[in-house]
Amino acid sequence: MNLTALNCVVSSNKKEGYYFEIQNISLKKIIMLKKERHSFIMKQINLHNKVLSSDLSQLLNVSEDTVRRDLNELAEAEKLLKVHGGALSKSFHFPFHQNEVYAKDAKREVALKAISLLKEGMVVLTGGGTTMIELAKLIPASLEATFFTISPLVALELAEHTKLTVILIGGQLSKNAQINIGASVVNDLSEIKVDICFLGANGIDTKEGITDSDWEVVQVKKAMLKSSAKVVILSIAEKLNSVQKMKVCSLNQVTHFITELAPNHPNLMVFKEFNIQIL
Amino acid sequence: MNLTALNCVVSSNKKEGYYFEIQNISLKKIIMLKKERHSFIMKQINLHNKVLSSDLSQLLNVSEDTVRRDLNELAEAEKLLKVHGGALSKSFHFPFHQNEVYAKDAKREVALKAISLLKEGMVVLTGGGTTMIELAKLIPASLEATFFTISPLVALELAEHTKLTVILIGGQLSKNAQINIGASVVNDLSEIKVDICFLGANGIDTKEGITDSDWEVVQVKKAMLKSSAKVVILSIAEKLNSVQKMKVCSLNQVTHFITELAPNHPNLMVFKEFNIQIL
DNA sequence: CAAATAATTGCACAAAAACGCAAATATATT
DNA sequence: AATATATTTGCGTTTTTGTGCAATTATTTG
Repeated sequence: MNLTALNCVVSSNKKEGYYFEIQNISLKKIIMLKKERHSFIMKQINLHNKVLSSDLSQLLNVSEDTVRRDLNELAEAEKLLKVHGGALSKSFHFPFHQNEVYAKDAKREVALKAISLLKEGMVVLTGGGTTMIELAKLIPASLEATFFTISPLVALELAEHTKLTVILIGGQLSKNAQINIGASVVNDLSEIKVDICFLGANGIDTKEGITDSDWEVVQVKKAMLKSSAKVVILSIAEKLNSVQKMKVCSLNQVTHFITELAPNHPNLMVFKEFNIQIL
Repeated sequence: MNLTALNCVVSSNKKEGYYFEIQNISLKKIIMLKKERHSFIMKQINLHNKVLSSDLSQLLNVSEDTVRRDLNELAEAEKLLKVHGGALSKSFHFPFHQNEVYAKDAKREVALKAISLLKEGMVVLTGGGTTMIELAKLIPASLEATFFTISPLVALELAEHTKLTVILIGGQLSKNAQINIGASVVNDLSEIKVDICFLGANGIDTKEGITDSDWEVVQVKKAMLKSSAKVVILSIAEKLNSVQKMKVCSLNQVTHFITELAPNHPNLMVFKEFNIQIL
């Protein structure tokens, strides 16, 4: 299924599908049955709530015509909602079963804004937390990029995207935060340099800066900041002007700040002075 | 599909059936009766979730018509889902119940036996796979030990146990195997020394030893072996005497071997010669 | 409204399925 | 054993299905 993950030579062959070759030992054609494509599409829909025909065409290695026909059939079977350019999840409009994540909608909005900062070929570093998992889900299928992360859960979500390279920075798994912590993480982080770092925050305050409650987590976050050119803080508005026990950094180390609020919202005005770009 | 079965020399023999030869080592006479073909097909379906008529035709040395008839009968008996070009596992159509693991009961039995090898204070290294996740779930809450793992999913399961120290060895996340792979993993592994290593296996054979189908995974498994005093192979009986393309190690590097079968089961007798402890 | 993107439609062609038939093989019966 | 009967298998032919291409029509966007 996962074509890109098989790192082997793939040579196209007109009608027969694709032959791939592992260390010139064996030959086998990969063909994707129609039903398989359908199930792949549904998986994408469930994961991201939307798909673009053009993306699917690339990912599945079929023409856009075929994708459109697939979408038509799935729409016929009422499994998704076909729209111009792709399709949407039905549950998107009929949200019966929302998972029990607190303030999920706000977090998704935050994540959605963060997506706009992603560019082709970027090297990204992410922390953990539910907002980051939302972010991982919402990444467009067509994006080709490298993601470092300290969160196993985020890593697994990212790995659903065939075009991403996902590198999980290992270490001791913190049972509370569900992220990897400890000296080895800090050390590994010191050896990488990324374009942009996405970080959730527990406390944000103009005077105290970004704060957190777990010492080990703070150490890791500090190391993450050092490794990154840009630092994007993601947070729901609720956490504005709250302070935790331990300081991660001051606000002038932050380059971008994202909440679910509009950038010109009065509550965000105070952050403008720190030369932070607000989305 | 089982690639290994593809590139083998097949010689026809009028009355007796067919002889085929894998890597000029083993000879097997196969006269496939209908029932046998059916069970072979079902096995393939369970293992890979899909079969192509064309592949089966080759593998079974029968015409595509016969394969189609077989698939029709199996579909009639509601054992699989026939589609254009082949067939899919029934569970494929119900992606909600997809988290059903193949041969879960057998795997749990295997995991249960493995638990008995764990001792207080041990340092353990585990691979990935569904059997290992079962193992992680079944660990008694009272056990105090240190676990290294290359699987994010296993790590998250282990982290549920408050008394365990869980260290996730980081690296590039393989999208197929859902374990961390790559040079950094191999390197990190070279720097640890553990008491016992639990490893799943894709192929187990007295002559070929432990084999796997993914080159990167093989590299990591080799590194794991080097780091461990004891090596425990966990496998469901179905994988006995199956050979994959790439060799992980020979059987005399294995210290323990666990299947769901009783230790004195005839199928396991051949392994006794290798000085392997069988549970 | 105009330019750019998508969607639809008709068509060609390849691949797979269905069908009928004949040969081969297995099973039952004496 | 030998024969009869039933089942299974392979092959040609026809029918259906799946895909991609090109031209046309519709929709979105600035």
